[in-house]
Amino acid sequence: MKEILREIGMIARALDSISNIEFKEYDLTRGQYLYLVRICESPGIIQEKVAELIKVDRTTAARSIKKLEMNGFIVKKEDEHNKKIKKLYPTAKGKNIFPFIKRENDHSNTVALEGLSEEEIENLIDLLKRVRGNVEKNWEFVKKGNKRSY
Amino acid sequence: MKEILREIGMIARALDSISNIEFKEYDLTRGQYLYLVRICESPGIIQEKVAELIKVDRTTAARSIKKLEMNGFIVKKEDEHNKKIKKLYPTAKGKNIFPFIKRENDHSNTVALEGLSEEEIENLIDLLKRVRGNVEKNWEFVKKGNKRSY
DNA sequence: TTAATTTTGTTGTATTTGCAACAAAAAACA
DNA sequence: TGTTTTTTGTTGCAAATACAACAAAATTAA
Repeated sequence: MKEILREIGMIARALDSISNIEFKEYDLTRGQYLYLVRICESPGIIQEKVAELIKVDRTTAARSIKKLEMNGFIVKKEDEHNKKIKKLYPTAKGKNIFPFIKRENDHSNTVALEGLSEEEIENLIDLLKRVRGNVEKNWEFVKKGNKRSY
Repeated sequence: MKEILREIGMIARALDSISNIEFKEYDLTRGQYLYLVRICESPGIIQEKVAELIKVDRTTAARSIKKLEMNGFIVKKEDEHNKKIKKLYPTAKGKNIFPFIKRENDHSNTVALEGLSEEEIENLIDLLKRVRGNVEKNWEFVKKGNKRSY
């Protein structure tokens, strides 16, 4: 059995750890960059959706986003037609650090892909997207309380 | 810029989340399966090494492993020639659940790789190993307090 | 339309995580 | 040899994470 998930876990933890250390400089605490990036990319998104994208528990996302708001990186806005949801938008402060986050992420990407040809990179991203598609279905299934049988 | 690390982060969090939910059945709390697997695979390994393999903070590993010990999954043994290190070994209880962890991980692997050909799987694991090699150098560098320049 | 279900958001609580700081043994150095 | 540096392990503390449980709005079903 090829240990795909082990490799992926190692890579993910290492990169996340590096990012968290590097973003302290911008007063972003652990994990916050993930949320801010998504909100900058999709202004008006709601937190439930952010949690789904990142694959993190709803309540974790709620608290991280609350903190981003308290620290002035984003704002929550009521919706005209839907009293339940709160749309999320980056503030000027949030928008300002977005490029720094991108730059860091791009650097990590570049380092990670060192020694791979263009073709191999294309290939890798394609394979990973397919794997992610497979995995996210299972995640939603299990998160909703269903039991996988195997 | 191809967002490799984003895909990897999503996959890793989703799979880890699934595993944590599924292993509660065996009285393993969050993250513990990672450590137990490594100790079962390399009896006599020290916790510093385990942290390095998993790519997790030393102190986090220390506490997870302490808990594994308290709950009777592993034991720490003194070394003959080196008073500083403590070698880690699975107990009978630890060895007993190891196959269940393997089975779950194998299932997640299988699900993750659904729709990929044998060749694509070979290719993916090869690419991931190279990426992991790149990333782990950076991780150790940053973890030691060094600053990446970019 | 009313009733049942799903979606979205929140808070209480327990646990995990990781940084900082410390200590002691071992290894490297001079 | 003695001194410095590295390795390994620990604890205090602050923060993140996630499960459970709840509430209210929106959607679906009857």
